[in-house]
Amino acid sequence: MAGSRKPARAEEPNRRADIVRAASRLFAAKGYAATTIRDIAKAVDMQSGSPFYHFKTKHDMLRAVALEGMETIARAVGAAAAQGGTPREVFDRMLLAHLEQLLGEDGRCFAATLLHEGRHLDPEALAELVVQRNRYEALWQEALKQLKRAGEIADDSPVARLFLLGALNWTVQWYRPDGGRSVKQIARQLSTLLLKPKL
Amino acid sequence: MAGSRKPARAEEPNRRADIVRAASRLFAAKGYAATTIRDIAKAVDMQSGSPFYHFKTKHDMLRAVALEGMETIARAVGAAAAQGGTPREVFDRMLLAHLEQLLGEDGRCFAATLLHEGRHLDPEALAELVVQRNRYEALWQEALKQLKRAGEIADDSPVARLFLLGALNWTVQWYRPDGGRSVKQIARQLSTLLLKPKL
DNA sequence: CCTACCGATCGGTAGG
DNA sequence: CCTACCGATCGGTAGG
Repeated sequence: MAGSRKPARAEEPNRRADIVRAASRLFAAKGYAATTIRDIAKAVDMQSGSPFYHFKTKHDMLRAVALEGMETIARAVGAAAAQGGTPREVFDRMLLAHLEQLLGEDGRCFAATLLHEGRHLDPEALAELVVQRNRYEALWQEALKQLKRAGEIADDSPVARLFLLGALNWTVQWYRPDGGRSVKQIARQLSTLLLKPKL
Repeated sequence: MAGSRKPARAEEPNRRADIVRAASRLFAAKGYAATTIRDIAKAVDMQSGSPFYHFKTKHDMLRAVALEGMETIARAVGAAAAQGGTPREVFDRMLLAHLEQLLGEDGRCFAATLLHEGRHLDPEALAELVVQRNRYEALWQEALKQLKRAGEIADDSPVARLFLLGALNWTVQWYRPDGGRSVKQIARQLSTLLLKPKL
């Protein structure tokens, strides 16, 4: 509508990445099925047929968004886990990393798409994603195991991991950056809720 | 496909309720936007135009599903909260009631639609739902307050409530009735994870 | 509740 | 990457 021509920062326009980013925003806001190719094209100032020069199908755009979302989170939390320290320090760093990717400016639309639109992926793309997700969740299982060994948490079972990830992933539904609560605060509150008092 | 004519148990066919139930299943499985009126009609053995004899628009079907989902959960958990007992007893009963509605045979498709398709509701229907949701969440806030007062939980802030509801609502994503875990077990594990040991 | 239908829109493509 | 377009499908309706 309001002529939103991009600043076009010289060099490598990388229109493919533009499409993926626009798609992530639209998929997150309206859902995959309700987003049209024309929506995406308009968001990057293209004609309606042009996105197909970069992607074979609409489904391929969804796959690109979902995979990028998963990879980004796994990379950030993996790095946090690899830094070492007490089980509690590791866990707190992982919480913060996960929430920063989920709620941060750049990542939130990728994460929301990943978490909500997975059912529109074909079996092959879904399987690919599940492999990565299992690897990712194993990081958390290990972190819980260390916490339990240190006597800092009441339960380190797979169900506990699912509850933890549920509490984290659900933040996408309610967290608003302008709501006065920082991501760091939120991460700390979850730590407080789950771990034994620090004394 | 496979001629699925209903047994038609004599008396009051109540086709409207049939449509709502079929819609809840389809909305939960494929999403609102990807579900067609023809899908719904076929599921209740009607012709494609006939559902509009019962509902003015597809959107009205979504509203009916979402409202019924919200009301059912609120009623079940409200009853659990009203039964009295120690804060811990009340909380455990509420956990079980919420999970039973969310994961039980009848409720799960209503709940999944409620939790995932809210963005397709128009502002008016959404506002109606938010009013009920706020009332519902206040039940949980009060339960947390009582737990905190009794020294059974580390945090009773609004963020703690959101984490709790996130852990609960996320179960829709992973719980499978045939997975060997009962709903009661799951409820108990969340209680263990969040509350101080019973000693 | 069915028959028959409509206008709009959609994902995708041919050819440049 | 645009122009011009296609076949399919969609939500919804008129009339019975």
